[in-house]
Amino acid sequence: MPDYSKHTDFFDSVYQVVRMVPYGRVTSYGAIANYLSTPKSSRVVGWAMNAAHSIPDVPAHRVVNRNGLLTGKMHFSSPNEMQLLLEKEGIKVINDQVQNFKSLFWDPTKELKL
DNA sequence: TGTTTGACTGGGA
DNA sequence: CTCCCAGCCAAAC
Repeated sequence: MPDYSKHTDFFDSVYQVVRMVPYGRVTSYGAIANYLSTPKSSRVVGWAMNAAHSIPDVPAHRVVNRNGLLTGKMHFSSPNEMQLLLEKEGIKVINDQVQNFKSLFWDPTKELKL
């Protein structure tokens, strides 16, 4: 296991934002990165989500890329699980693409407006 | 210790 | 509109 003694804050911040995503809504890595004042570090958010497997309270299935594409579905227990969870929340997913993504999109910097 | 990769994004062609 | 390229930072090799 890596040493998280210094970077737990960033990861934890990502988890907090993801946890704030309302039911039936989705957000993007960039939105989370932007909320953390690090819009250029959107990739690191992806890594944070990779580590989110240890955090059961983090709905990683609500995090997609800016295109609304389920890019991270392959990292779940089952590739179908991410889409399944989204559909269970009333989100339609066709060909790994979130339908009506623009309306379902939840931007923490705009909606939360801390 | 140096290089490569990745659940991304924005801008340019 | 789609496709390609560079930047970014942490983890893995």
